[in-house]
Amino acid sequence: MPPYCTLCPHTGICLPADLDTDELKRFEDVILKQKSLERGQYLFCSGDAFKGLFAIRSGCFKTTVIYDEGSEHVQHFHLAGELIGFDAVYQSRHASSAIALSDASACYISFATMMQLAEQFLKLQFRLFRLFSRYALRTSSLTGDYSAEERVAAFLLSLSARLSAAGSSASELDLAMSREDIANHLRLASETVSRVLAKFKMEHLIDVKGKRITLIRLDGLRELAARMVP
Amino acid sequence: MPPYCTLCPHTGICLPADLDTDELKRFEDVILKQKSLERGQYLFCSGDAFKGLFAIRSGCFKTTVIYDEGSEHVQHFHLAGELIGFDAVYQSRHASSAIALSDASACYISFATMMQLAEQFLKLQFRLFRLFSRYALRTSSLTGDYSAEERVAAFLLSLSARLSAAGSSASELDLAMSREDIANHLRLASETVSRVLAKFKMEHLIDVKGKRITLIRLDGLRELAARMVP
DNA sequence: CGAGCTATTGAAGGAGCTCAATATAGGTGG
DNA sequence: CCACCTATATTGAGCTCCTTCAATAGCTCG
Repeated sequence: MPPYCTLCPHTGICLPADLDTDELKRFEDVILKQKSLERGQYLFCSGDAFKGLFAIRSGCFKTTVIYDEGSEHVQHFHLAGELIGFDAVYQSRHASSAIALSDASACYISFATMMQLAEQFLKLQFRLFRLFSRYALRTSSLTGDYSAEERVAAFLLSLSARLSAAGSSASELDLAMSREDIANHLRLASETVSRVLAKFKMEHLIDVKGKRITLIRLDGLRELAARMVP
Repeated sequence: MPPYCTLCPHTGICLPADLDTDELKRFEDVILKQKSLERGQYLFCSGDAFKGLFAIRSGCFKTTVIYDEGSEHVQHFHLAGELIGFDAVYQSRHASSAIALSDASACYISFATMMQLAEQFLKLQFRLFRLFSRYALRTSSLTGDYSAEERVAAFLLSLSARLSAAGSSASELDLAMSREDIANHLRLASETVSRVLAKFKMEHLIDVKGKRITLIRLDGLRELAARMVP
């Protein structure tokens, strides 16, 4: 059993965040395995039997659902230190597919073992409830009726906050996802995303160089996204 | 301690659904109190400290978030047998307000006590995880890019399925919510909802008499909603 | 039974989409 | 290292579905 968690840079924000050293060692039992993926590979597919959650160790993923032949919806992007699979628990089957947007690695966390451990560690149980809740909150913020500019501003801010939680820069974003994916996720056309980014750049809120986006005036973006992130 | 659950018609679909008789009796400890509300009253307000979830015993609620002065978003409707408050766990504060759309009653479930009980009853813990997951799934289905007709059809079918799970008719819907609320929830104008309902009526998919809606051709509605409810 | 909502229906306008034409980036082989 | 090629991104112009505004009809409850 390798020291999956004790050497991981994301222990502080991941599922075992609240555990002490001894507990953390016991927690490592719940990890079924670690998986390395290349860009474009599937971590799991919609419909797959659910055995456990995945914790992202490095890289970036998107989760998507397929409507009908060819058309999909990008539900979420997932960054290092975040968990994937919350929507699979209800039906014991994955409701979405997870695809690596960059080379990536993830820990496969046995849900059954994790629940048994949560029986002993109340704080682990609570942590998991909180992460479920956070996932619900994040999803909720996508259900409202917002303009394209509000959406894009909120998207950039969310990414910034989450990257900085994982130790990356809060203002220098190297997007792993395409404009297409961003647009799909935000329920916009990719052309609209390009136009909004161009407008933000002209207003000196951000700088855009392809996939590298620099946030210049966070306050301005926050003002734009105020309705979405109260 | 009144027999909150043992006499409740919704025990089979509520949080303690998987518990046996003895366990159910112990479960009743988690109920802080029961609350009766008149139409229009708040069950809780956005920002309130979170102490526990609410289980709806009778009636119908909506949960809303306020953007800015005056404008709100109706996130969900909640029917008898369903739980409210999942989005509050993360921040220990309610992220939305819950308002009774009819005279209603609800059980206040202590989250702390419930967690302790879940330490002993693995199936209670699992049930709660599943309900969290179901909530996330339901929220997800609202994030996609769908036409007005898809939205309204899916809304009617969701309501039908959930009412019938609670023992009501699956085809005779007595809506507790206004067209305004439905429209807001579905991210449409209320006029659009009216128009879509009128169209469905003309196509003999449903019958509409004010708040009473009769589903006539479920298959036709399902076809329309197919992309949203795969 | 009538005052005040709530719902329906009609007509015009707009935010963002689609289609189309470049421009740019990223990977590949010479 | 550069030219090539393909995928991705940007930009422009017309169109569409839904919204907004406005007027009428229908409930609901004093």
